[in-house]
Amino acid sequence: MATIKDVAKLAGVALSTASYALNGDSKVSAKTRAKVVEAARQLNYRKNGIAMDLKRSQTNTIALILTDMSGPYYSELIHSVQEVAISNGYDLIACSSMGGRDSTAVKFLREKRVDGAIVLASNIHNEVLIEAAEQGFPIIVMDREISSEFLVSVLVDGEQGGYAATRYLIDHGHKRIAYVSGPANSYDSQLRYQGYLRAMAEAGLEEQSKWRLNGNFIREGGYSATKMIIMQGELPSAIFYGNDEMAVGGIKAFQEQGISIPDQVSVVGFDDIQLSEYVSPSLTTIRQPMHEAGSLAAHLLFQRLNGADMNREYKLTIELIERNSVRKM
Amino acid sequence: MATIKDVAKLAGVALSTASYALNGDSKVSAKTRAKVVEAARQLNYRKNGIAMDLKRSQTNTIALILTDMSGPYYSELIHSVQEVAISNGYDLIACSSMGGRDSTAVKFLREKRVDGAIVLASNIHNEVLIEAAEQGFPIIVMDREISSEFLVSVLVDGEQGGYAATRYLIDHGHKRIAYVSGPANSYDSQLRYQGYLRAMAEAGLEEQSKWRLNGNFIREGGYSATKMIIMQGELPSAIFYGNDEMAVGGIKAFQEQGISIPDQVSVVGFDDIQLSEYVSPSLTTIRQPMHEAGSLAAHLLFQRLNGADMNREYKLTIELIERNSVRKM
DNA sequence: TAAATTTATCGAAACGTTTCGAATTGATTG
DNA sequence: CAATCAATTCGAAACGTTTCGATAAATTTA
Repeated sequence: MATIKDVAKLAGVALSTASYALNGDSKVSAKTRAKVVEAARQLNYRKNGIAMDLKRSQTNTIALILTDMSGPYYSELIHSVQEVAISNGYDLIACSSMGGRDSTAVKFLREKRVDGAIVLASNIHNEVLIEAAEQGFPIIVMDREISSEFLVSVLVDGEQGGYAATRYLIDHGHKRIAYVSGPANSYDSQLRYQGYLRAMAEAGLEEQSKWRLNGNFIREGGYSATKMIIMQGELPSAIFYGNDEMAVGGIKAFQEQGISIPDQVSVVGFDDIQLSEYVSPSLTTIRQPMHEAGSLAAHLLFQRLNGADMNREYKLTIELIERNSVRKM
Repeated sequence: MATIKDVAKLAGVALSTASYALNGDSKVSAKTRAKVVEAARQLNYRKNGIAMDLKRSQTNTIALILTDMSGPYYSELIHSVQEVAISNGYDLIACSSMGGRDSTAVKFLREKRVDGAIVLASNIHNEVLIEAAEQGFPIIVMDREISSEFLVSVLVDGEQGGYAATRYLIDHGHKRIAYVSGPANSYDSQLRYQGYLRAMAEAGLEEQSKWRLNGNFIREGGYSATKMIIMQGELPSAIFYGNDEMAVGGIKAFQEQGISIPDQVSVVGFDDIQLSEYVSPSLTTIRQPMHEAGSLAAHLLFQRLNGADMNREYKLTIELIERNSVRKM
């Protein structure tokens, strides 16, 4: 693998001149530049990016860290982050946080292989983030409230989302509203539940404990929680599922029992996954503004990289997507 | 940002000793090791990964290069690659090839910021790949036939897939079979079409040119192509869509016209995207073995990194997923 | 106790760039 | 033609590690 040294030697110039020439510095004469470029071509020279990063002590790259790089859910997020990164002349890489303390993600954070990062990976501990962030190495955290000098959080207001979903049902005349939650330790699930409670309380309605079930945020969980509800005999008039996956599972359970949605039971989900539009009936749900959130996170990151000062926390509001799974009573 | 130099100074040992200590080399005494570790802790020292990579002249990282990092379609692929990478002690990063010649992807390939790469990004030119690959920098290419000393291709046999889909329709008694293609310049689309032709020819059936339409591999395209077919008056008894997205669009078009699937028209797709299982009727389709393909690609990459010799091309066969969009005639 | 051996530490070179300031060259001026 | 100035080119240091070979210290052996 040819280095710039070889190029310089072949071109008969100094190392430094070769460097200037290849980087298009205006102080090198056209003639030498040509010589150098030609030599580089002959040797199939490629600059070693790592050496360059080391010398420059920056990488011009930011990382987007995700639990699972692939979820369809992230699609929009990735796009918006990438857009902003490119327009700032930076590269974006995605890395997974699977593997705990020695995951690629943690390595990239700790060893400063990028200039900054956006993190949406609940399996990375707070302490890791706090330790990693420092002057000149900003991190934007998207899935939790966390406070530390060099961290900024971008949140979507899950409580408000839960409230909006429940309120929507109430406004449609529903009174007996069940809630199917995510994992008990999920911060998101808790927030949504709190929103649900607030809306219920506000309307003077009571939550029935037999109608609060756990579905673990997965389709299968939604399915079995719904089965439970059905078996209990008395159906609620509406169910708010903590996410769309569970709602999809729930719809399936109802269909299997010949219970019609939304005629007999109304359903609201959360997330607006791609599938929501295609299940039948199509699912009324809460949409997290992933595009906005990604874009905001990226912009904040670059502002931080440029040394700007800013708030420690940004909260985005959600939006309700009205489809056909809720009936007006 | 503290460097190892600072750590060494604080611990009162030589630079090199500090390095050995932090890397757990057995020749440093427990006492000094403790001193060094403590100093590192005090200074919140983090090793600079870039410097390390430069010195070691390897990164222990491979890249997975995708046109669009986010497509749900890649989910399985990413997983399987990651699995293999981890089990080989390597890190995986994903990067996007959007942005042409100065995309992140090309930069990573040219500047050797990783030890090797798997590429599934038709927008990266052959020449870029050929130029980038060299002794010690293997690249596995997943979406095209390409031959060069340091490149290996992993392909799924699209022709066979097209054949299998069409053959399945024929075996179910269909004779008048339409084909809705992807973009004319798409290699994948061509292969599928060739498979279609082969099956038709083999069964002594004739392709009707009015039933060969272009849907550009997008849902909207499938929708309008299908509208065209409907408007032509005579319906085919089955349609083979070059991918599931178009099939989904097609199903919608039929439903809007009150044409029942599969009673009046049978439909087969290609790809087995997540949605296929959830449209109604659920879509019979061809499944590319993405998990297998990713796993194979990754294994090949590591074998190459270890200097093993191997074939230049590997071809995987596809699988037909039988659902409810085809009717037995 | 001196010599030989093992163990622990150290100094310096190297990885491949960028970039500063000095040195050289060529052109321009008085 | 000497002196000034601008345009090029050069040499060397630096980025933060790892690692080789040499040295110093501690231990064992004769």
